[in-house]
Amino acid sequence: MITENENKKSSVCNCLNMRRASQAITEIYDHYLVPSQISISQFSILKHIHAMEPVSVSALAAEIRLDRTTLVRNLKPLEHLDLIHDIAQPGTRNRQLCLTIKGKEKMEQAHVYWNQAQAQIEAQLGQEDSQILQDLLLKIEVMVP
Amino acid sequence: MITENENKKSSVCNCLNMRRASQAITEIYDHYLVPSQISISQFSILKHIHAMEPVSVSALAAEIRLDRTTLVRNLKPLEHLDLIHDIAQPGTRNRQLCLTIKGKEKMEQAHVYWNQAQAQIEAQLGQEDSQILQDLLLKIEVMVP
DNA sequence: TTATTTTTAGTGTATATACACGTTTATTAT
DNA sequence: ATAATAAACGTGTATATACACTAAAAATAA
Repeated sequence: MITENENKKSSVCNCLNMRRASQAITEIYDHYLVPSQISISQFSILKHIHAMEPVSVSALAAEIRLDRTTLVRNLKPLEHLDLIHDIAQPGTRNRQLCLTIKGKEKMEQAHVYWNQAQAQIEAQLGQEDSQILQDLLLKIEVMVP
Repeated sequence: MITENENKKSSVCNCLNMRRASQAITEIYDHYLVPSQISISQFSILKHIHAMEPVSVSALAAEIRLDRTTLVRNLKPLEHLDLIHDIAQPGTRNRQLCLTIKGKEKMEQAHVYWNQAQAQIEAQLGQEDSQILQDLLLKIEVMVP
């Protein structure tokens, strides 16, 4: 019996193939993260804030390698959910983003699900291919200044 | 001398690594396509329409593997630019999307730049790694139904 | 032929992305 | 001390993404 997946073919376009794989892997991680009610993208932001807090928007954007103005927008939902807050004094330039207690709990909870997604990917690819993929992805990343 | 790129490191998260690489490669293709005034994403849509015309939104979305409602939105700019048009009779269910003359010209022009991007990627990765990457990306893609 | 179901399409809402632009705060030069 | 520069931040605008929902058209069943 032929499943739908076996019909999938690579495109000739490296970019399209990469974008499809990126969407697929995002879908996998998001699926595992459903119980935590945050996306893999949001989880990543929380993790980075936790590692750098208190941190400015610019510093955080540079570390995540995300456009600063994009990050400004992505932070809003997290603020509304009361997962992060800004401890900077009003009238100062740098924001000082931190996780709230709720944010730290959410991050720790989500980490469990993230681990499951991570394990699934590496199990399906195998140890060796996982490493090869990681190297190739980095090779592509550094092509762009 | 240490350049900025050499400082880039892989994340522990497969998803983040993939998303970064996807953004990087998209940036490369978009950069090459600047003279054509369309994005790689738009180029891809034009190519697929050209191969399938006249085509419905649903059929096109299935082929590109893009959410149908996303495609509805992505088609709008292309219609405004007069690159595509719908030859279906009003009051019928299926749209029949086709390239306009202008759209076909744009596609052919953009194809030249797309080729340059494609060549750069494959030159920098090398023949062998290009194939390995393509296989790994497909392997990830088929993980999702 | 009429009723039901399926297919196709679009909109409301929300997040994600980034360029161009302007504003405010901090730093450096004069 | 003041002027010029740099750094940090946010908004306007536009594209990209997709889920939930609605509407209309076509196919099928009764």
